[in-house]
Amino acid sequence: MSQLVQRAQEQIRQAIEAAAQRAAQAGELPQTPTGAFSMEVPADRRNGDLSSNAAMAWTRELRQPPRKTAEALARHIDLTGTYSLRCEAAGAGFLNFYYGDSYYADIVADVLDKGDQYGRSTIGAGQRVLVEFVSANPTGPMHMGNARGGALGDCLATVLEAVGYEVEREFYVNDGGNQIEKFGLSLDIRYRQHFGDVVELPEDAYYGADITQRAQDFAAVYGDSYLSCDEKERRAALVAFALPKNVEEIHRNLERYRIEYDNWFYESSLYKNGEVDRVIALLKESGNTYEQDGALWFKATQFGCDKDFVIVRANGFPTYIVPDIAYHYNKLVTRGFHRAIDILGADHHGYTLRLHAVLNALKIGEGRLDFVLMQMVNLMRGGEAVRMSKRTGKSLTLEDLLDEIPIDALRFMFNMRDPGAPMDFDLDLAIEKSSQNPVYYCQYAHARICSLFARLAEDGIARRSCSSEELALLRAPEERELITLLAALTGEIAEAARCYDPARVTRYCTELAGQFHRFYNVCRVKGEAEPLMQARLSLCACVRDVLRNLMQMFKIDVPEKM
RNA sequence: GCGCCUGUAGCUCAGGUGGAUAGAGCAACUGCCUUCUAAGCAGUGGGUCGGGGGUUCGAGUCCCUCCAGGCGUGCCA
Repeated sequence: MSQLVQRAQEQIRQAIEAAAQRAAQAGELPQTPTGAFSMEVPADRRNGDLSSNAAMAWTRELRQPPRKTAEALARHIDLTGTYSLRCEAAGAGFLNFYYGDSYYADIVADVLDKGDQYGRSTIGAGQRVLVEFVSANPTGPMHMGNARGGALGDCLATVLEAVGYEVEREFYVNDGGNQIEKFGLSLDIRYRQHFGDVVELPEDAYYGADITQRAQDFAAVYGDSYLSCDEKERRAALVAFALPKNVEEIHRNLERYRIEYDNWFYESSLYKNGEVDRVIALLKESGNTYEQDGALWFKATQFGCDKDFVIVRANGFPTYIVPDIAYHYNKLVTRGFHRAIDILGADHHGYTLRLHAVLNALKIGEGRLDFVLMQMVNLMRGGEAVRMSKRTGKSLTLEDLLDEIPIDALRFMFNMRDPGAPMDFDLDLAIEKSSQNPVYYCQYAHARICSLFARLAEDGIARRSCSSEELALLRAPEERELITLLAALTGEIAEAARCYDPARVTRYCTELAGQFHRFYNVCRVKGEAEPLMQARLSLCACVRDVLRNLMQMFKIDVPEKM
């Protein structure tokens, strides 16, 4: 929470502790309680602006009914020097506090004063964090899972930046291992078929039209000159030709999606710089491996896994997890990030256990590697699940989605649910330009405020800074609710960062927009007496700035007119 | 079999570290524009919080158990 909000709560907490001491001295409590208690903003505003459960938390310690304790505390409390004017015992034993006008006035002044820095904090200062996300397989086009992962990873990185972490965004290009072999093989077959060779794709090869296209493009450039080559050489040439094109396409699509990476990290670099061999050596040295059936096994059962697993196959090639171990070694040791965060599909959860086990065995990255597992996306159209593209009949790609749905809607709506929850994505809703669409709902609130300012400017009226006394005129329930919501922003962003859930921020936007619409409907600005009009203009400016900042953070357009 | 995730209104979902009468939006119905954008607001109806136990001043939230759905459990990635 913001320093102001925190200070306000701290003052009252101390007043409660002092009251407990006095009540004990006066014999109204059996002893001075020492247990922990909490302060919270009640859901129902009739229960005050701030509430404490102290009396209830002390029930056991004091061995008396909480209501009795609360009444004693309320009698002895001294609120001098706090924002609260009044305290009462309520319900089962709550202590409810009611703020004076100055609290609300100070919040508004604080928001305006901090400007686009409002809501940010320094929790993560000095900590370098690497967020790796999407990392789509470069053997083909991106799919739906990459769409959610992209919006999630990019916005999570932004949220972490907002609480002070030094963040880098990274895309890991899997340009090594078995899948590249398969990629080369598939291209090779298509290339040969192009020139009339009667060869069939094996069962587990890539069948996509994109592969055929790449093979034909290759043929257009090099003709049949590679037919006579050694198979290995031909496949290497095909991969060298097609892979950069795929990566470029991925790059281009993500750019359209407004995602900018700091690094494109290639798996192949880990073989070149020796880190793959290095982690195998380290694992052997650690004494946690053994040989069996010609393969090298890792003693995973000693690190909490169900069974041991192979890290180097009998054919001498490492399994997929080895470059990944080297990659995380590179993140946490070589590059020295304090923390690494990987965004993965939930189907990788078994993998996360195995990777953690290995890193623990190597004694690196303990507690420094976190996974965000996201559940599946179900695309819905007309109330029914869609998996295929309407246009091509093939499975839906990220590019199809970018063609059909506004980027604003994609980025916003993929960040409306907790990553761990499966999600229905309503395509009809995403393209709808109406109040039902949460993106428009938020943008509309912003546009309304901008328009209000524009209208007043026509009459020669501009916002000026207000005195505390003027801001204290904001006393309508709708104004108070709005200010309370503004006061909660810093805490909300911090919470989003703590639990890796940017959806908290988009939901906050929706809530703020809704609260503004309610305010706007009840409280007029234009035509009110000058001091009140100015105070309300200040409040409107707060809401406008906060909405704009949050949407811009998530790279969503914030139009001034709609 | 074992592990992880999910189960809250007809639908899509909120409900930090346990707190007061479980909340929004959509859909349905009823109102509100001669004054700042009606892409908005207000109101009405709608619930065995998957079931059952337990912990305590107090459980949608924590523990146990069962049910239903998704995913994982390769010398695939």
